[in-house]
Amino acid sequence: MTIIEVARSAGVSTATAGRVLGGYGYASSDIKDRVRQAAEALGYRPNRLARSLITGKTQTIGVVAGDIESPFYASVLRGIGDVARGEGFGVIVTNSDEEPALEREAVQLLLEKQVDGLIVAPCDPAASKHLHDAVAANFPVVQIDRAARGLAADSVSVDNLGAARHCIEVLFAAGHRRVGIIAELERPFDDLASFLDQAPRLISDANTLMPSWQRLLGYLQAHHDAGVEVDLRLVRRSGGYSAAAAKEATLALLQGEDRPSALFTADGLMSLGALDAVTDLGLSIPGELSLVCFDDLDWMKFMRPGISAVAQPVYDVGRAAAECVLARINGTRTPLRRVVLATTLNLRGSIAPPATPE
Amino acid sequence: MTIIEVARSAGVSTATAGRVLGGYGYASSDIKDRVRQAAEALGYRPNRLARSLITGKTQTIGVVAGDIESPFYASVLRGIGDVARGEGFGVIVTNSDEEPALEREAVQLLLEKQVDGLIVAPCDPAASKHLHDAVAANFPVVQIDRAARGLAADSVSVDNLGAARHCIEVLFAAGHRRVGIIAELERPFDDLASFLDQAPRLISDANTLMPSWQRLLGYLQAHHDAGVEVDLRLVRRSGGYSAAAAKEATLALLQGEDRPSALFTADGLMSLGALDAVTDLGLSIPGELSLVCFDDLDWMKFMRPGISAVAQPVYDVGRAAAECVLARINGTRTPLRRVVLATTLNLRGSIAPPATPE
DNA sequence: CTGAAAGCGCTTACAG
DNA sequence: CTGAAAGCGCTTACAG
Repeated sequence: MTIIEVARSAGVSTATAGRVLGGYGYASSDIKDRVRQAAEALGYRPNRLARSLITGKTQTIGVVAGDIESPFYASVLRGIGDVARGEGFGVIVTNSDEEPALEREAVQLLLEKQVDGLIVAPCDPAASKHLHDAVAANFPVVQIDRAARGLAADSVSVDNLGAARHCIEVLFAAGHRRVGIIAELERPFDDLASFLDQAPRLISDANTLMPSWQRLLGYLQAHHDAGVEVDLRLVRRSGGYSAAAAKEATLALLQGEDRPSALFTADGLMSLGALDAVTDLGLSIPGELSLVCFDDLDWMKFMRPGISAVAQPVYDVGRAAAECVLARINGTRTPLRRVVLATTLNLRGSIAPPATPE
Repeated sequence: MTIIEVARSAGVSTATAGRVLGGYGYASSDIKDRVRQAAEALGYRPNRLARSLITGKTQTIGVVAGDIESPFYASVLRGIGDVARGEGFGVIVTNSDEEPALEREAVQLLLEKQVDGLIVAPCDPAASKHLHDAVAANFPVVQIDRAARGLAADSVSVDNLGAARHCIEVLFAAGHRRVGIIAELERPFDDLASFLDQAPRLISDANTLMPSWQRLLGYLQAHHDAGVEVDLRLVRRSGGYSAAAAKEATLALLQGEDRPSALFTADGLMSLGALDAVTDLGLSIPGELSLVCFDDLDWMKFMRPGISAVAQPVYDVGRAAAECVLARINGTRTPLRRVVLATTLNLRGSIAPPATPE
């Protein structure tokens, strides 16, 4: 069923049929009716491929997520989908699994499919030639969650640094001074001590770090602002995005001597592991240990009440990113935008002062 | 950068350049090298739209999920994405929000974009003309989670009925006889009593019911098999997919007289609401109330240990659906397949016998 | 307002 | 093995 049959059946030229069905150009209302009826009768369905080949626009957004299965990306995708649907756009989704090679392949596929714009969570902020190429070709790219270094593309992210700093400030305000942190902190810094040295320089460009490092920066900044010295033994990395690894890290921290009076877990999965460890050790919360579990999503609602801190961005990351990329696609926007979504911190439950005042 | 420039630069015809770059047809290795070098030098990237227009294949799967943000669909999408990537396919994702109108629009969009096949969770199993049309046109359609009535299309779903029945059997085995059930049970049956009357007939075609009704059927069947009469007052519907509604339903059930000795919650969100209610009432588990929380995903891992039943399908729903649709696309498969994935039940924690033997 | 013609970037018979 | 020509299903100038 092509436009040719419709045109023939309606007794008009294909150009005219196209104008009616495609909604461009003029046509008398008489002809409009005839064409529409013919299309209806024949069960005509436009082939967007053909149109796209001509117009150079597919009305499609390509997304490279880290892992759609994770609550964060699922939520982001939801927002992107909503905005896209409103604009008649489709969304092609791919996973990078945080593998640079897979990310490159995904971007390649999406570009070959002629998407109009790209929303991507760069998995290696340091080496993203494919993204630089796209941006250099003036192709609409919007980054989420973190940004590639030196990439002149919009980015949308949560205020990880600010939210984490706020969490620590809350613990300081309750009188805690020895606050442990459990965070992923996998790549790219091997050595924590050297990261601490670089920290002051990194703050200005924090969003080119993976989120867990941004959150560590917030932890450091809170210490700095409060004049509390950072004890490196309190900073524990799981080294991977896994609850089991977080549990090990937490056990090691809490079983060591000089146990902290409070603990900050830098995301949902870390929190699960840490909670498991705390339960195993039989520590009471907040009596023996104050706990602030952080996440940028409210998936902590699945957990025991009374111990979570949820940083809610004032605006949906997915929606913001989709609006950003659509603006670029429509050529509405020129200045580069780094959108760091302000966050409000929802604290549930109470923070007790340390058992032994510090 | 089109194939024309590459051909010119390599000094061959576009047909030959196409054969080399597209990987079809013959070419001498000398020419292959020249063309590839030219393509590389010019930064040529194939336009899949043009190819698809000719071949009639886009190497794209269209997905209509209920809500990508929910853990179930997020997981399904992950599986689909993995299989698709392996085959060089892209995935276009849409949400129906369980609205028939949105589902129709989504299917329309996907067909216009010329996807090669469709994976869809039909939101109205009774009225799916658009799906019947697609199937009648011999278009590859695979259903997930539930199936549209009378639709001659493959379907992949979890064994909801069997898993729920098993949960109830476990409670019966521990000595319980009065087992409450909290389930969504929103549409399409208004009257529980009349559903019970129809139940025997519905069992043979259970997968055309929304999952919560299938789970209720399992509950009923367990009672029937054990010779325990069903007390309708123990069957509570939240009437919507919301933890708050489930909490209300649970409170009403547990505060009434003749409280059940055990409770079965038919999915994760229902479980959250029910647990809230149980906590509010200060009931001890399993001392005063035995609880079996069911879900087809392990998101119960976020909850307190000791009370969950997770039915794990032996195979990933998303992967199975994607493999199914790819088989159809490739014309590999003729007989209709209703894949009901067998499930193994992971019970965590213990079920106590009823306080007062029944 | 309508139509004949060209063309988007490829692939596909068909010759040679 | 290679090329000239036609064509996928539309849209876009350009005439009229």
